Amino acid sequence: MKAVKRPTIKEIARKLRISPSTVSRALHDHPSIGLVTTMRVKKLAEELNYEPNQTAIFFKQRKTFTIAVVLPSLSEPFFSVAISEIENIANARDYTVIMGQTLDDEQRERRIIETLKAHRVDGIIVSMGKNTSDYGFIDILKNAGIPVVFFDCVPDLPNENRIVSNLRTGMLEAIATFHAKGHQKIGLINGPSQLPASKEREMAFRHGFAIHKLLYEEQYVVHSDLSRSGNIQAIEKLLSLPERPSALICFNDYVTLDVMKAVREKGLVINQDIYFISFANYPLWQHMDNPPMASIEQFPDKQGAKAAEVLFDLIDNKAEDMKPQYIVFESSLISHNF
Amino acid sequence: MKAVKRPTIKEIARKLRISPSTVSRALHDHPSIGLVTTMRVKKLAEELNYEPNQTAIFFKQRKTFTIAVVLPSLSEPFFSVAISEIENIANARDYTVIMGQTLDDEQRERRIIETLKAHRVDGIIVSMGKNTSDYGFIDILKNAGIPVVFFDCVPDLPNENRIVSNLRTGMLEAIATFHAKGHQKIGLINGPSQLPASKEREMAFRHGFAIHKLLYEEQYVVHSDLSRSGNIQAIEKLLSLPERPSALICFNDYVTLDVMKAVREKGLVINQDIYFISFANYPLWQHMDNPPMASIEQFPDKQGAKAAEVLFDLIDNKAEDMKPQYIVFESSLISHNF
DNA sequence: CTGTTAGCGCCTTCAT
DNA sequence: ATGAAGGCGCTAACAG
Repeated sequence: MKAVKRPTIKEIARKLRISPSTVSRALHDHPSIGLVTTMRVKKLAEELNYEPNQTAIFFKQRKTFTIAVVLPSLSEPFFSVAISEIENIANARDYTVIMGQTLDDEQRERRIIETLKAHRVDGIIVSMGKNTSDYGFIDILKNAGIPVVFFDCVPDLPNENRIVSNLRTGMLEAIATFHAKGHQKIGLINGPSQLPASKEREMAFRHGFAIHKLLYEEQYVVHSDLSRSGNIQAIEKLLSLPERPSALICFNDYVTLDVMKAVREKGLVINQDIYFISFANYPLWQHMDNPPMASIEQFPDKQGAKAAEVLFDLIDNKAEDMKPQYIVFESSLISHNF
Repeated sequence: MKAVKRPTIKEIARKLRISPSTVSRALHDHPSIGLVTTMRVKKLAEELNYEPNQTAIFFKQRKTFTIAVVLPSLSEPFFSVAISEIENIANARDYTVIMGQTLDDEQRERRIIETLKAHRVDGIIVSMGKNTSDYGFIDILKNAGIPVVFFDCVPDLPNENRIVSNLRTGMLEAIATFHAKGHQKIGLINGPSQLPASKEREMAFRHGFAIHKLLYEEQYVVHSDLSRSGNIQAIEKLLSLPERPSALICFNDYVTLDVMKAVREKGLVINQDIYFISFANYPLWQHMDNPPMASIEQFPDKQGAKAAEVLFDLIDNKAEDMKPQYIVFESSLISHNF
């Protein structure tokens, strides 16, 4: 793996006793270069295995044909599905994709973004960490002229490009479904109360109750820190209520898995004594024997694709001013064969 | 997002009426620059928000501080876990990671690798596509002086750096476990027979039978194309045998999920009438109620980490010749509480 | 049609 | 302790 001599335009020029610019133009099929010259140049280039030095081009063109995706975790299915779509779209345009995972660590997020700025990526897609409170990085990127598109976890700033899913619609569908089946005691196992994602769920949950004129009772909404034991504590709280819920909406699939297991261990039967709907992270229920009644799908693939499209619009239209996009994907209920 | 004026060394030099080289040196704390000058330079640089143009530096240094990871799918849990580790290690060294997904398409794989070469990444980690037969890209990268580390799906070439998991050990453990519990009729639901991954499983499976002096019968080994219906056909073939297997080893977790479901629908009880062990893709069984008896874990996280480490060794030792590394991670059986 | 020149931003001899 | 000059590889404005 030693250093390697790579042919340059100059070399070709020297060997052909013509000027480098002629070579450059010939390689780009510039109309003003004679056919013969062009052919000779291309032939020699081929022979020498010439390849343009992109780093030189990036440097000169002030463009790297690279976008970056920054998000909390690369191994989380929701994100990896989104990433996969983003890579697809970028790949189709011959762009390259850099990944950065923040692990919900604000420092690390900041460092990653600085690095990407230094790398002069042409654009960034960001899903912010749970704890990110300092939005300073946005201005930093603005000043650097790097377009940003947020998705999933986005800042509450109307001037930013944001792609999000609306949990409300799915939540309302879930409650409507439960209500239609006659459930009165519907529980919610939510995430940590300070999380925006939790707040949104709770708001929608209450809204659903209002719509269907269901009696809203505080004690049917419990919080979990999303750890396994937290999830189990949460369900135990609900099961110990004088009248236990007959239907449950869970923060996400992981919670549901833990909770279903705990519920079964109590001797209750899923989809009989107690029904489940949860927000989807895992593309897995289809394989399972006794899955929740339904999932609230957030379409990470579509969100990722859209984020990429918006970003490329920004990159292409760099000159003109595009209005900040705010795109909402309605979540929706996917039934699991019930 | 209009063009942005970014300060350069020249600008600082002009404003300070000193030469660009002095500025450059001052910014690098070069000892030969006077303390005062250095301070003045740094102060102004700070004020102007000066930042070195990495693309210029990449260009000059012939180094991009970027590695690439090329693999079949970004959304596949096995890979996304590996990626996550790779990103971690790269991030710790202030390297950036480019992702390319080949979707098992050889053309696309080739194109991606060409692009990465053009981008002058400092190294590449590759898990080849299922169908890749033309290893020409290896020489292309060699000629470009780009170090490569293969992992998971690697070419059968002793001169390449390869990180793999040895399925054999896990498979043997699985058979030993089943044998110890008295199972005689052990089935294997394998993948497509032309896949190396399938061949390896079958070899190990036979080996296990030999070790334990079990009677090997062809009909207990069936193949699935890994589609859902393929999986179901496979299990049906096994269940219709005169004496159905009491224990099953499956190609991977997806197969197991489908098969377990089908088995339950036949009225058989998992972990009673029939036991399962499968190769792990999903970090999920821990949540489930009635998981397979065990999984054969391949440690994608460790493999990813190791691949990154080897790659960085190559990058750092570019000069000296490192022997090609061939590192095998023994797969091993992880019991699910039985 | 082709060559000359200059410069992108930085670093690095070589001078002074 | 500082400056001047040149070059990395490529492109483009400006000459012919």
